[in-house]
Amino acid sequence: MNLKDLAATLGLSQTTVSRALNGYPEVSEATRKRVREAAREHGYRPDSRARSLATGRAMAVGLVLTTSARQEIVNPVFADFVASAAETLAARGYDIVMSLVTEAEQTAVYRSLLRKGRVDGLIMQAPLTGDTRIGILHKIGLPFVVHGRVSDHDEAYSWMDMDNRHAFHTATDHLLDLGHRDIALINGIEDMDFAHRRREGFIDALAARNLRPRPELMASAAMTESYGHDTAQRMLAQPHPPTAFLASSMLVGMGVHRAIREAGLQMGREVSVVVHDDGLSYLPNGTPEQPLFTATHSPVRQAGHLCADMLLRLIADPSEGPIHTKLQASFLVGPSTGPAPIQ
Amino acid sequence: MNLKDLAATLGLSQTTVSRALNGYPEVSEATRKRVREAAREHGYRPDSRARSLATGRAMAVGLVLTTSARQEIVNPVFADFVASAAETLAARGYDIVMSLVTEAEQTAVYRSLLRKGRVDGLIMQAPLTGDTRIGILHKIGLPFVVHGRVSDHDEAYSWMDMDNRHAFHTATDHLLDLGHRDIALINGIEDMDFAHRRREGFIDALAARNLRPRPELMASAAMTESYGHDTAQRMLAQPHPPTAFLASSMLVGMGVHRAIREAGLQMGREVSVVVHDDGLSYLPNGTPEQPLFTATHSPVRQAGHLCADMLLRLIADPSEGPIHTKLQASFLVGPSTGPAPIQ
DNA sequence: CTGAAAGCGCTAACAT
DNA sequence: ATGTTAGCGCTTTCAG
Repeated sequence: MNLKDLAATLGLSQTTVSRALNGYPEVSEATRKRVREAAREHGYRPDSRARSLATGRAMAVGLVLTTSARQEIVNPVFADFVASAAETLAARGYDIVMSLVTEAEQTAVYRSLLRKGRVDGLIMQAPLTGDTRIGILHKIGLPFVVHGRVSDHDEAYSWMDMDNRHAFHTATDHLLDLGHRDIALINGIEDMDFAHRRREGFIDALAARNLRPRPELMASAAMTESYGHDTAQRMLAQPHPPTAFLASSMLVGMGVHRAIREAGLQMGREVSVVVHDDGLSYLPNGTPEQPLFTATHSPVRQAGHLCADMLLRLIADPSEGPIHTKLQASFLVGPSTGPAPIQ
Repeated sequence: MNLKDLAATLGLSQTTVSRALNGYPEVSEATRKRVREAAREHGYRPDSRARSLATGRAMAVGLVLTTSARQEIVNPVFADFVASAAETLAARGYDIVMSLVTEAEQTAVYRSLLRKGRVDGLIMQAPLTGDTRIGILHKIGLPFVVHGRVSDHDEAYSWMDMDNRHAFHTATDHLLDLGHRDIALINGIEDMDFAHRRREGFIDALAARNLRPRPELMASAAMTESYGHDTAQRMLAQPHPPTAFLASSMLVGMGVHRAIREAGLQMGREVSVVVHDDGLSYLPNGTPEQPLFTATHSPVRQAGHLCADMLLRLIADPSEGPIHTKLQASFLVGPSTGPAPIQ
């Protein structure tokens, strides 16, 4: 049952039926009611393609993920982000069109997979440092919001980001305040812009106290539990081991914990750990076995909602120009002590 | 630049240009080449809506998630599933349209959010026992594949599922073979069909040896680390504690581990644990600290690919009728021993 | 091998 | 308040 049929059934024109259904004011209430009932009765649903073609609005936003961001998509944080973005978008009648593409196809795909008309705007995920996608997106001309930022990108663009630099600066400061001087950074892949910024925050905090990072205490790789474990284990076996760790995700943090336990060290006494994940920094130190998985509030959810909101604003009025949101990470201070006395 | 403009530029008709670009044989190679070059040069991209309207194919499949499945969407397994499904679909030129809807809107939304024409088929996720969505999907008439199954549903429908019952039967058998008799099941929410089946596998395995499950050793809730921990802790504090646990996810398993460590019990000697997640069962017993996160092969990835493949087959030929795939879970046997001798 | 014309289902000016 | 008409951009008969 399409509009034409429905109109015929009712003895009305397509126009009137369309107007009645879409809430236009110039339709008599009697007619509107009649039309609505008939529509419901016949289970009429407008064809989204036809409507989209006629209106120019797709009522969908795109989410493009590159295969190299694979690692990102399986990140629980990603799922949370998408879920909350989808929630906000769904409330406004928008769908999410997700495409997964290989690195090589990128340029082509940004134009063709998000073929003209399929979406009204885009959310770009997991930017790398010096990411070229922003230039492409600009050329496409669709409104877009970047979840994250791209260091060293000149053009203005809209973004929504955690303040990763500040989070790691604060976390490092905290450890420094506790008296730690040999702090290890177990970071994600530093091609990812967020990891890059985290590292900067770490180094800045050290520099502010005239300290230099020890290169052998900085690692960068995909954030798995075993990476956290192996790296921490190796660092702890060094002649001059770290007294504190900064772990760049929950999984990494768990690995670090494991290495510390295996080394027979006492968490929170001999070694401190700050874990940062999901926009949340915390110190599971004093209570080494405290659950790592029960954060009651999740900044990344907020991030998803915000990102979607921003995009909708941009779609409604592209002239609003580049807009930014910087989300402050939370820092949950747990019980903790300084480093073990020098032996 | 649309088809009309492109045709005008070339001094050809829209028809010829369309045919040239879509690989129809009746176009001369010379013309085709000329057209292709012009298309590339002008960055021509067909409008997906217009094409879809004309061909009837949307080149997209839908993925509907209800808000109550919230818990599911943040499950890392979900992200993995979607990623691999998207990969398969993208290779065939299909996008994924994701909609997140509230429980209440369900019926309406299945018809209207997936408005006619937006997608060619659907993947239904996270079915509950007695889920009513299948009936709705049938009425919509679009091809669909259920990831999971719905117990007690009469109509035939296409599905792709892990053999959860068998997995838990096997796992329970394994523990029984080791001599355990007091086995605890720390399950997910048993409204979810997969959890329901897991429980059945557990009970069946016990029944096969004339054993009854002890109700106080069976729990069902959202699969978090703290749930695993608190539940295991409570069970271990009972006068007649379990000697083995069956944990229904990695996170739950970690919680159980923590409770066991805290109770001062020796993993793999005094207490055994089988963890099942992501279609993989394993015994991290003998080496209590072995990484839980480094499974090298992930059945859920395969599930995503398979599910997408099935749907594409169904879209290509709906008459292929309901098709099913039952994916066997893997069982990784680690070092383990029987229960501690009765004191 | 190429083109003219119809139509996919809807909305939006432009009448009336 | 309702109808007429003209597209939106593409594919696809049907002619030539």
